[in-house]
Amino acid sequence: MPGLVHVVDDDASFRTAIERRLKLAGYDVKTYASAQDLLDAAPDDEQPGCILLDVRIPGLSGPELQSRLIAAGSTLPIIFLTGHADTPTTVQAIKAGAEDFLTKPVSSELLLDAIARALARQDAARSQRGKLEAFRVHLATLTQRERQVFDLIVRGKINKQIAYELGTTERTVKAHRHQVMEKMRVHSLAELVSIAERLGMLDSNSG
Amino acid sequence: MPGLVHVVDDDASFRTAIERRLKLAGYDVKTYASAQDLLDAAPDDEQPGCILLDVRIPGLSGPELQSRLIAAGSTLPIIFLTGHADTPTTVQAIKAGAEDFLTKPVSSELLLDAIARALARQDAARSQRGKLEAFRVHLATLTQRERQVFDLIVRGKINKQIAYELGTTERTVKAHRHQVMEKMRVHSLAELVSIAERLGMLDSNSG
DNA sequence: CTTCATATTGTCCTTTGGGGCAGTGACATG
DNA sequence: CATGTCACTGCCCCAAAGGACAATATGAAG
Repeated sequence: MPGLVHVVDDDASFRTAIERRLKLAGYDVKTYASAQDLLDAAPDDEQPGCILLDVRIPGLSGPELQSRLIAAGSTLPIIFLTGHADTPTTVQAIKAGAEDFLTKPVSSELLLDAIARALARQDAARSQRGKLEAFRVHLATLTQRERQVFDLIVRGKINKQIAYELGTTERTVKAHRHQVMEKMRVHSLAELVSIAERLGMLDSNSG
Repeated sequence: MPGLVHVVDDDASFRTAIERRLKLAGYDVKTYASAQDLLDAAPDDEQPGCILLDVRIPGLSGPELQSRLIAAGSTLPIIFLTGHADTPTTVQAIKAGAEDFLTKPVSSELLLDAIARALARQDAARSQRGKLEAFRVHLATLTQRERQVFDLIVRGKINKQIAYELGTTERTVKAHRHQVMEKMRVHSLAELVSIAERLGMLDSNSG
């Protein structure tokens, strides 16, 4: 599996050494001397890739960069690679979703294994998101009113109740309902509810 | 939040010291000199509690015990507490779902925080399971035929199609459908689909 | 002012879903 | 054999959903 590895480390000689090893293994590589450099570059989330990140770097630390990326919605897998690992940092990084936490010097085998896993995981996550994303796109085309109707439909309300709650008539609800089914590209209530559930819109149910 | 803490450590004096500290904090404590002792005791999964586990113990190691417990379906949260933590072990333990990985000597604050988090997490997981469990119980009361009808209903099939696929009549399907709604204790198709989705019965959809 | 999207509503008709009432047939169990 | 469960089904009726055809009203955009 090919992919782009973003290497963040303040040690220039380490960057070139790693870059050489990774390119030999068939990966594309971009290097950054600091966390801020990577943030500025804003790496593409959708392209196959991962981040190889040193913990101790001037400016933003590795874990701090991880938080920023998560907060920014990035889903690029992160592999930490550091000279000296302390337990709390390791635990925190893995809990926050890092793919792995390796210590220098690292064997090529361990490193390439971790990268392969990271890319595989990103791929799985991406295709997962892709499916939901299609639904989100459709959902975004709904007007306010259609969206309200959508919400009530998937909670099992019948047209009569929906009309009452929205202060309109049953006929109007039917019109919106038709639009919802059309725009969401589904042909049955079951599909609609299934999508809503997967998008996490049905966490607390009523009757 | 009260709870039962299972302490696994081969050092008898450490066990009594920890036991004293935890009891002071209001927890019930059971101690075990080895991983096998805990496996033999088969701690209750549903009761509030967690496991405080040393990595290096004679016989089964901490991580090995963790694997066994996971394989056995246990959901008791595990907190590792060890004298010397190496990075790969730490990473593996957290990835496998350990609540935390602490090093001796541990401050009461860190330890009690970790235990509180573990109990909170277990509580959330348990209530989550509880809801689904109720649905599973209802699902189990369905007859074979009702179950078949259920599967087709939540995939968006209409009675006419269901009747055709099962080689019966629409009226019969209606009868089964009625039984399904009754037994599953729902009042709308939306609820039924929502439940099916949560039980993971709708992973691959057709039209 | 014209055009377009949105929201609204009505009438009329068909298809689906839901259910009452009633009855048949298979099969297991006591 | 008596009882009970499960599956199956017909007739009839009502409620709910879906859609065709038509029309009004409002506000934003060009």
